[in-house]
Amino acid sequence: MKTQAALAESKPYHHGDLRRALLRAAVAILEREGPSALSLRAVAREAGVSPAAPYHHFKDKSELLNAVALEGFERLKTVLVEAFASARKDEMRSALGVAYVEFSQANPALYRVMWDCARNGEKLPESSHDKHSAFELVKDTLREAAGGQISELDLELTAIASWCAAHGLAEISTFAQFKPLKEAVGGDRAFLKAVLNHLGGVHRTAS
Amino acid sequence: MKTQAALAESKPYHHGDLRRALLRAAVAILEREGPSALSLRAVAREAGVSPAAPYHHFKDKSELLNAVALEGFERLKTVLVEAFASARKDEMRSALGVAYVEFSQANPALYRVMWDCARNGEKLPESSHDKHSAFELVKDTLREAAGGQISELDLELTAIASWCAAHGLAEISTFAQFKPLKEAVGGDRAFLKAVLNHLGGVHRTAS
DNA sequence: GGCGGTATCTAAGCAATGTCCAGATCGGAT
DNA sequence: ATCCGATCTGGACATTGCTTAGATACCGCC
Repeated sequence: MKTQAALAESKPYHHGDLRRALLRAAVAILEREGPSALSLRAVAREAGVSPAAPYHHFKDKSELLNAVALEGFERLKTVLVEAFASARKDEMRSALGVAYVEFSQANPALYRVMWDCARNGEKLPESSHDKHSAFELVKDTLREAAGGQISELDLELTAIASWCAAHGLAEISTFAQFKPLKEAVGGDRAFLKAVLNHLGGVHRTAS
Repeated sequence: MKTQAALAESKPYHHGDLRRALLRAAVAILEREGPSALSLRAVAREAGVSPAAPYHHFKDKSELLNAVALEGFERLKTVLVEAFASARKDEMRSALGVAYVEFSQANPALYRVMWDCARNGEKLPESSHDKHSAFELVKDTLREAAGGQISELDLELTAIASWCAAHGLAEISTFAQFKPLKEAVGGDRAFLKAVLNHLGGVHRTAS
């Protein structure tokens, strides 16, 4: 019964809880060296095991990446829930959008892995599929904003549109060519809000 | 002076015009086998040269990809110009958006390479930067739609917002989870238009 | 027309990667 | 105590990006 001691010390017999250690290592590499450095062997190295060890916990490299992406989606959901809790009701949509984009800017490498997995699998990891997903959160927000005066279809479409805008902004706002514009408009967050306010077309003026 | 004959025949002395052949080969592989199969060596193989040959025309693998991406952006611009020329004025914005997304769906692998390059380089390939870019086309469209009643700042912001929406939709609309919704709404194109029409928020109703 | 220079291409090789396999090691159920 | 199955290692293989040394064939120049 030396499991506890082994976990706390240096070299457990069989390692105790690799899988989780691998995920932690992967995220660490991602944040430290970017997505291109995220090789299976590097993850194993970081976790202090042989290059073949991960294959007992993940079928594939892509399965490891999927697990990392899942973790990312959960973090994103946490961020959105916080934004949801602390924003004024009348600017909830903008607040969620800004929170989404700022998450992607704070974790660029992770966001990239998340999205790559989402594309490759043709569907998002489970967390974005269930009843407590961030997507449902957005729908609830929009439903409330409309005061019930909206069909489920329009709700779904509006939520998708919001997601499109947020994701597009997350990727486009990193382009260097918009740096002068950002400054002219008063900083990063002001830029995000401004773009989000122009989604409707040419009519809407700044709030 | 056997250049012409050599170009038409099987094995030119030095190959005639590699670089272009490499680009063609890259696009071919991309469309046939997807982005993960696009290795430098595979491109060289497809073009019938040694694995080291491409290095006399491209400094890097990434430089090859950049050239491919540039070609993609040019094709995209062509598509947008066509849509611009053949759409009704009052639904120009939606038409451009649909054309954008349909291009990305018709060339998924190419679109992915284009966007990867755009992200890695922090700025888009040149073609999207000059005065004849697709981005300027969108701005012109929006300027016309507003009848001159819009500031340059609002114009720029609206163009960016449109781009965000189009890109987001391009990536999100491929998710399998929206398939039932697509059918419920009347097919792919109807789905695209519907989402684009909901960009403004919960107010707008379908046209 | 011959000559050297230069751009282009090949051959061979290096380190790194994803993946598999044979065996070693260890925990836990019987 | 013993065996089983899960976990980990060491070694190997094919493939990849990239480099270097040397071959090949076009070019301008005399």
